Amino acid sequence: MDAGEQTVPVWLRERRAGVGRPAERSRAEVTAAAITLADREGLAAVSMRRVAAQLGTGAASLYRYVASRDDLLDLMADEVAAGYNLPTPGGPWLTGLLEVCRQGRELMLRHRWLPELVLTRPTLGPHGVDLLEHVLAVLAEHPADTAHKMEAFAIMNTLTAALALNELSTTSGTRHRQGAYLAHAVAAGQHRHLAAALAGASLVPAAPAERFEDTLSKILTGLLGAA
Amino acid sequence: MDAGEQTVPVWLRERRAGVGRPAERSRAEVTAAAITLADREGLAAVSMRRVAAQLGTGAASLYRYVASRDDLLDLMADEVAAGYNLPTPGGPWLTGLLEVCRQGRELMLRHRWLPELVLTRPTLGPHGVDLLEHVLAVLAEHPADTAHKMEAFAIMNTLTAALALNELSTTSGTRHRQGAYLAHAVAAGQHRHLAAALAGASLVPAAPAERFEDTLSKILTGLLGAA
DNA sequence: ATCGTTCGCGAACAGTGTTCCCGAATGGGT
DNA sequence: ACCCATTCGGGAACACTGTTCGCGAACGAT
Repeated sequence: MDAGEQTVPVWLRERRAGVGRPAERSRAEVTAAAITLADREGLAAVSMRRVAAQLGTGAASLYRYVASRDDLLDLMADEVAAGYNLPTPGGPWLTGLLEVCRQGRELMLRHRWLPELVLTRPTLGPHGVDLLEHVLAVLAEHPADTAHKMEAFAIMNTLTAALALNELSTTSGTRHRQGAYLAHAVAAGQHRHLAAALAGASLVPAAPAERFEDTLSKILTGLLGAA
Repeated sequence: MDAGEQTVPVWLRERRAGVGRPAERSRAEVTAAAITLADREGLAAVSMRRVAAQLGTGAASLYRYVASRDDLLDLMADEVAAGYNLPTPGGPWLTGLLEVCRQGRELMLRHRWLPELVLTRPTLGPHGVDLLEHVLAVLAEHPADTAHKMEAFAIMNTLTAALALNELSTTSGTRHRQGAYLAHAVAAGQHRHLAAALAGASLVPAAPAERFEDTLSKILTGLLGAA
């Protein structure tokens, strides 16, 4: 009967009543296994078969808990968002927002697969909604209208993810590819300003945490006005 | 002999001299076919087999022009970046940067798969380097140091992609899923501020182009100071 | 005509997400 | 105690995917 229910998000499709054989695992267990796997071997390693193996079951069984792999990814992202430790709002709004960003960055450095998920499928699950509620609370006294506050929330999250991703690529080897071609392009002669810029100081500045907060502080101030 | 050359980016691995059987196609042709396919059916449809079919050849032949699918994606992104029409720098820097953002947004609305690529694999190819050179030229008189200018460039691109992605999801059906759960969460009672916010005006404001430029203008001003 | 080299690409490999369909397990109703 | 609707577990299969191997064909230079 429920043919076109695919439009309903994951979080609204929950367990039915206690009739029939009881499930041996839970959606939370599946999500946790996927997160463990992603932490250890990256997002690409999160295949249905490998998650199932991690749980000691067959791949097809996972579909009792999750409608698709994409569902599972959404669940992973929202589950990590449970890690925010949100203080009761109070004090200047900029301080409150920066604290959210700071914690977001730490979550993303701890789970290196998160930025990609946040950037490409910005979905709001239960914990994401809680986060949004908190941000709106922090901005309660702020004169901006709703649309601007929502936009600030989205930009905050996106930028936190993008900066974290950038920071992570600096650590791993991904970045060297870019540097190699950049050097080549500069050596080729064109690109006057680029050559001048690269002649200066190092491109990887120290104290990424401070730089991160400084950057986001400036951007949020630009978006919402001075505190 | 060249065992570990995989670290070299795509753009440095070019065609050798004219010895042996000449190639029937070119790297540019392969890239163009992939772009056509992505424009018509999305990024997921860009598989080696389908790109090859589009060209009327076998899948394995593509590896004569491209080392991997990821290479092909990098080529696609940089090829589209050739579409920037960069005016000779002059006038206020903010105007110059906003013009770059405006063109970026249009490219991304024309190629709906671009934002995802820009966000998840921010690689600089030849045209990307040209763009960076242009931005540095626009900022030539600006007092900020190199690191800050580079960061501004990265943030500009990321944000353009993120806002474009958001704009695209508003059009397609992806967004309704989120709305559905948001409504559910609000109806559940908690989330005081969220309920108040959603009681206000519509969430999808009109005139996205103006809003886009306004937002980026504020952010760039916050980052680099008032013009 | 021969040789070194490159190209095209069918076939195969190891993996993927997902669906089908089965037998097994369960708990409520009688 | 039995039955039976209902759910769960999961092997097998399908339609794909990216990538490698190796062979025959095509060329430029000698």
